[in-house]
Amino acid sequence: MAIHKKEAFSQKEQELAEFAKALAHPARIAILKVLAHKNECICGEIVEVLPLAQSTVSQHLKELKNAGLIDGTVDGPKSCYCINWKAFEKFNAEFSFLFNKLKVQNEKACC
Amino acid sequence: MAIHKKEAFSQKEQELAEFAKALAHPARIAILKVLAHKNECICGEIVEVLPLAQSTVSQHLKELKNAGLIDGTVDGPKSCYCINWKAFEKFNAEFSFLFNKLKVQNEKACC
DNA sequence: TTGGTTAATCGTATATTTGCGATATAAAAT
DNA sequence: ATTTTATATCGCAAATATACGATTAACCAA
Repeated sequence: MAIHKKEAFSQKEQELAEFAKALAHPARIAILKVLAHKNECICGEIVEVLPLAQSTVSQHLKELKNAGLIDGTVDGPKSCYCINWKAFEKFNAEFSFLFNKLKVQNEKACC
Repeated sequence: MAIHKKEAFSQKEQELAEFAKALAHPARIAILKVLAHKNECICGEIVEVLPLAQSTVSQHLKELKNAGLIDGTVDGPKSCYCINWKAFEKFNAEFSFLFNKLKVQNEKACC
């Protein structure tokens, strides 16, 4: 008996969950906030702003990148990150499709 | 040195992260999908649909309820759940505020 | 009251996440 | 060439999350 059975769910369900998981930590929300506000891409400035060690921030950045929420390019000895708005749009669309549309017809809840 | 330092982040950041965490599992996405589709509230029907044991589903329901995403009422020996649309609206609004608005001014990314 | 049904909770095993220091890597500056 | 700067990665410890079976609780039906 397997312990984690995420595979048992649909592709879409897993995708949405993955997306949500990437957002499921205040540090990553904070990173995205910084990236969204700074018009130019940020690198180690993030480390200065966050109350975390450099290695920890690097790890969070990696997770965000793996989830596709941000892009990163190496710029000399520095790394430059920015938000992948397309990914956010996709997430938003799927999310809306799942819930917002249904909301209209179901407004009168039962409980 | 504390290991989890979520407290070091802002209230809003923590709230958004909590919200996202509640969605960060395909089983919970699936549960919400079921609740959104069934106009009347569901109880153990969810268990039949999901590939998980009853106790596990119950645990996921509890997490969703704790996060405020669903409401639940006891109806005799059964439990009735439904989506808390207001909570979703709030999440959507905060999420949009953080990212979507900023997107407009930042469309031309750098990386 | 007894028995059956439904769902929550407890206990437990395992997996994953979080965080940090230390180290490695790679380019820039001296 | 050596040193400094900026980041990524490794290895580890601690905290959380996931999943299940067993048990409990609460209600309904005979």
